[in-house]
Amino acid sequence: MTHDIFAAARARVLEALARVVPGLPEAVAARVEVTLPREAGHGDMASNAALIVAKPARRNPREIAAALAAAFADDPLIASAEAAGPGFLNLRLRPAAWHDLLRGVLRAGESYGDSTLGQGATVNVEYVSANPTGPMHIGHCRGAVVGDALANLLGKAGWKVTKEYYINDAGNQVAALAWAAYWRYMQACGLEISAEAFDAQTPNGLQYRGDYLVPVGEALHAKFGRSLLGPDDGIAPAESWLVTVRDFAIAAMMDQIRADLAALGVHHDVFSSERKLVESGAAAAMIERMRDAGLIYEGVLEPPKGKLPEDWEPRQQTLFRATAYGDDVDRPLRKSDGTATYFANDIAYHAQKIAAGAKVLIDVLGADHGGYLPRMRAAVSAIGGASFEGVLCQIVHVLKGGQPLKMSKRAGTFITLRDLLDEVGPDAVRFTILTRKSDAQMDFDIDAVVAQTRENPVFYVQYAHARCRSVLRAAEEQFGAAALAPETLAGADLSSLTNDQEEPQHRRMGGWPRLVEAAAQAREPHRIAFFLYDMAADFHMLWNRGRDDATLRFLQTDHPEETRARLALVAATAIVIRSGLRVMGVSPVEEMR
RNA sequence: GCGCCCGUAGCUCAAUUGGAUAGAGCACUAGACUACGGAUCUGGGGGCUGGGAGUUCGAAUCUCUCCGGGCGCACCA
Repeated sequence: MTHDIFAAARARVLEALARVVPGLPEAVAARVEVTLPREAGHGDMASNAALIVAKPARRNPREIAAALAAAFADDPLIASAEAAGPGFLNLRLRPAAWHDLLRGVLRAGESYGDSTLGQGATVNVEYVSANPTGPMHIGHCRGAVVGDALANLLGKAGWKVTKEYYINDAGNQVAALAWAAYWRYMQACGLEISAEAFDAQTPNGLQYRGDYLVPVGEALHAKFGRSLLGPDDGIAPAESWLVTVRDFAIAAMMDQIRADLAALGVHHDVFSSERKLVESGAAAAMIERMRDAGLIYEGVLEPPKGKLPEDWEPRQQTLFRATAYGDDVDRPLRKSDGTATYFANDIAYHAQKIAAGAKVLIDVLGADHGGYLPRMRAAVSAIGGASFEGVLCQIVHVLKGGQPLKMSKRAGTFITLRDLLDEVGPDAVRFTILTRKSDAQMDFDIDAVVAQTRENPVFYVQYAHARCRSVLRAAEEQFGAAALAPETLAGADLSSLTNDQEEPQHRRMGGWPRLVEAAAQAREPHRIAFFLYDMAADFHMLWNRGRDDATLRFLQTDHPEETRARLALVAATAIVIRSGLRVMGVSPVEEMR
């Protein structure tokens, strides 16, 4: 039971349409919508049915709309139905229709708005997937929030969701991490060795100089003493310590990342290790499987267009026929030294997700990985069994007091996610990020997000919810908890809810299920934030009516029946706000402090 | 040079995916607190949706073309 009044109305419109214009093709009917009009003057619901049908039926849209309107003339829940504009059908509902809606919301609770759109199909949302080479910083934050909210949204819209984190623990980066950790280990052993001196003795240079590895060095010292050092307290041969230190450091970084994510309210269902994938042989097996399927050949790529890299030279490589699946060029799966590329492992990884049952794969990535999507899409499409989508998160410019903050991971001068959370709090971080479409660049001004003003939508929305709860608490003292049970409120006589001020609230609430579906389909969780903001605005307006005119307050001691009706509205409002905040991962606070 | 993303009020962003008169906040401006917490509310000014052409009943949205910003362009991950 979805209680989607727009879906219900659409079914009725289609029914009427079938009588007015017999023999309509399915494809045409599918384009018929019933939506909330932007203009309140256009009624509570509007349908484009006549406009869609007019051309195939070779009839005047106004005439069709008028015929549709006539079909709704005697409906007990419809106050008026009329043709308008070029051929819209505008419906205005009777209060009783809104009262039915309210009862539906109260009975459904936070499941109001749940949809069956996803039909239980398994979707795998991969997000964050930061390299385990350092703490989470602000750059990771957007993907974490967007991915998490998207996963929640898809869950509400009827998909079976797996939240997954891919640990890139197999490449050169983690080797560099091991060297950096070893440097800190030497320092923990009491050896004086500067970054410059160590850098000169490190194969690929000392890449991670941030002091976040100091505790890792100390922990290594605590566990291994001086046993990892070379004979004369120098750097021991890498074979003797690299794997040990690397695995130790990765584990430490992942612990920290998990803790950082938890502080942001992000929890993944599955953590997959690239290294395990490679060591299990699954990655190599994948290449063979693709070779058997004729997806692979040995060849030489054309030089890239434009200015050539200085070290470019033609090379014989193992290539995937990505161009056959829509990519611009074929992509290498093996480097010239024969080892697998990141891409090759990633294909095996995505195949693993498909094998686990996922029908839809969604990767939430930073915009700098935008060029990577076509080849991954090509690979998934070649393998088959699931569809692939990428959600790109554009760069976040972090400002403080209007000034941009520069950061560099290697120099260790970055703002960690933890710092940000300590200053701003997870609710404000999550909400603020979700007030922008993910593929638009955004400025994140720390001062503005910390400010508890109207400019900051998270407080505005939370305040609306807190006000709802405040009313309900006051009512509980007056009437007792039993009177506020959803079923009791749903059973109340709601007929007093008829004034114009309450209508926007009803309308908004009625649009929630549709919004959930649309946002899920478009993979755009930010729409939830805007919806909640509007919903909060409606409620604040109602509240203030009561301040100007005492008879419009929610609690009317002398009129218990009206009070119950208004409490039903307040309770339903709180339910919808909570339901939306839950998708966003923002806490619905009981009171502001 | 090629590909992807973006361009909407002075600023930060929306616009139910092709719907009717393009909306919010900030800033500017004029108002409302003996309250169920004013962290709120009411009103006003502010737009050739970067420019131009096309598609149709209808375009911020789709197509083409310029202009301006961001990102990415072999064996990095």
